[in-house]
Formats: sequence, C-alpha cells, structure tokens
Amino acid sequence: MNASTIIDILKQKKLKVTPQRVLVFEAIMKIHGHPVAEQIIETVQKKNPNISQGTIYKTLEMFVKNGIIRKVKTDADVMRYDAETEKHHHLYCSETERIEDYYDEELNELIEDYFRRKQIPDFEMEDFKLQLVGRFKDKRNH
Amino acid sequence: MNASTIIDILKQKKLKVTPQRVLVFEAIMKIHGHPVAEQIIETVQKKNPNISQGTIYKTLEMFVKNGIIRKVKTDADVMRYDAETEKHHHLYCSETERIEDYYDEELNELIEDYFRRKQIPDFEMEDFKLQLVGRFKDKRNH
DNA sequence: ATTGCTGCAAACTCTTTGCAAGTTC
DNA sequence: GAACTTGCAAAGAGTTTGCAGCAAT
Repeated sequence: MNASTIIDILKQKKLKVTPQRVLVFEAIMKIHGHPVAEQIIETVQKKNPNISQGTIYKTLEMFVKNGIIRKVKTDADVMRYDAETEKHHHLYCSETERIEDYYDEELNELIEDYFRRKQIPDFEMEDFKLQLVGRFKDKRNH
Repeated sequence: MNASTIIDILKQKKLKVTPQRVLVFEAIMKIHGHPVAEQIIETVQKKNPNISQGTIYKTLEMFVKNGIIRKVKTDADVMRYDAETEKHHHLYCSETERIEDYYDEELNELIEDYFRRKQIPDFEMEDFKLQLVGRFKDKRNH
C-alpha cells in the first residue's frame, strides 16, 4: 500500500484527507512489524515536525474506529498498531519484544472446522486469533 | 485454592509470606473472571484498608515474575490478572469487556499436532494461546 | 540480625481532551 | 462557509519508584 491507497480509503469512507492522516498511515506501512505509537510519532515527525502527538493519537483512534488499522496488545506491552489486512495470527518472541504476522490459511480452516463441530456453550464465536509464543532463530531487531 | 495454598506456594519458592501477599492472592481467586488491578485493590482494601496500592502493584508484579499469576491484556483494555493454572484460552466478548477462560484439551492437541507437522520458518514455538472473540449468549456482567 | 517488604507520596508513561485557529470539501 | 481537523498544552489513567521504617525468617 502507498499514499494513494490511503487517500482512496479515506475518500471512500467519506473522511477528510489531510497530510497528517496520509503521513500517519505511511508511517504504519513503512515500519516493519507492529509499531508502537512512539515509533509512529517519531517517523511522522521526522517528515514533518509540526505534526503534534495529540493529532497522531487522534488519527490512530480514528483509523481504528473506521477499520483501517487495528490495535494489538501483548500481555506485557503497550498498544501496538497493525494495518487491517487479511486474517492473520501473531508470532511473539518470548525473549525480545518482536512481533511478526503469521498467515496460515490451512490453520484457519483447521480451527474453523473444529469449531463447526464443537460448539462452546453460551458463546457464539465470531473470530479467533492465535498468539504463537516462542523464539525467532534469526536474531533481527524489532 | 485458598489461603493455605498461597502460603505453601510462597514458602516453596522461598518468598516471604506476608498478610499483604495472602490477601492479594485471595482477591484474585475470589473475583470471578480476570480482575483488573483496580478490582484487586478494592477487594484487598475492603479487608484491610491499610494496604497500599503501591504494595499491591508490587505484589502483583512479584507474582507474575514468579509464575504465580499471569498478565492478560485485550486489545482495548487495561492489564488484567489471571491465576496461573492449567493451559487455557480466552473467550472475549466483542460487545462487553467480559473475558472467560476456555479449557479444551482436544483443541490443544489438534493445534500441537498441526505444528508438529508444519514448522514455521525461523521460529521455534514454545506455547500458543487462542483468543476466541464472539458474544456470550447469557448476559451476565463481568 | 539480616534480608526483604510495606506504606507513602511523588514521579512517570502513555493516552486523551478542550479549545482556538486553521483546513478540507 | 459549514463542518471537521489540527496543534498545543494541560489533564487523566494506570502503573512504577525511592526511601525510611517495619516485619518475616
């Protein structure tokens, strides 16, 4: 995705297109992994230091409300943001803070099949997410 | 679990047994669901108002470090605490803040089997947790 | 006696808010 | 020009910390 895509997304949802919104979205796309607000703020302000952090938080919240991005949290971490794309799961490193997306359609179907067979009492399932905890063998930083 | 259990757990781990620690643990056990710190503080202070919130936070942190409890977070919520028991997953209500534990050994085995067959590149899996998102049919409050 | 814990209050981090001025459509 | 968005700075929530005195082993 690039800048023109976010412009289209915003127009399509009848939201105003502002340079701030475009930069925030680009920052999320550009940062590999699941950026925390701080990284987004830094990236955006590197391009334009006049954009305030209040605006960035407001923009992120607005993106979340409009289904453009998603909030992600780990059990010991601050909020992270993730562009809303296809269904995926997360790989968490148990020694570092690194998080990666994990796509696996076969796994999705396995779990969906399982829950078609087995109902959970008093609960109507809409979606599921798997957190896979372990260690990355390549020691990149994120 | 009751007070004598936490006393044993602490002794076994060579941690000091204090009334504060016992009360914090009892509060977590007593509150159904996954209490947030605020509920724990309230429950503890109802029994003994002299116990400070700093102590309760320190105690919770200590319990987490020693594997007695676990931190749990949803994507849009504050930290919650969960007694460390057997492996389980979480049911999240998409309309309320309710969280319930979900135990399913058959599901665990299904997923474990799957990942024995299929390795994730550059990632050594240690554990997994499933978040099941949906709606509870019985509308209790939590 | 020693080591570690507690209570207190202040500090800190992350996020949200109110509002006047500025932008977008 | 109407409605919405921005920047700023201040406030808010939740959590962490430092330290003197106290309690557990």
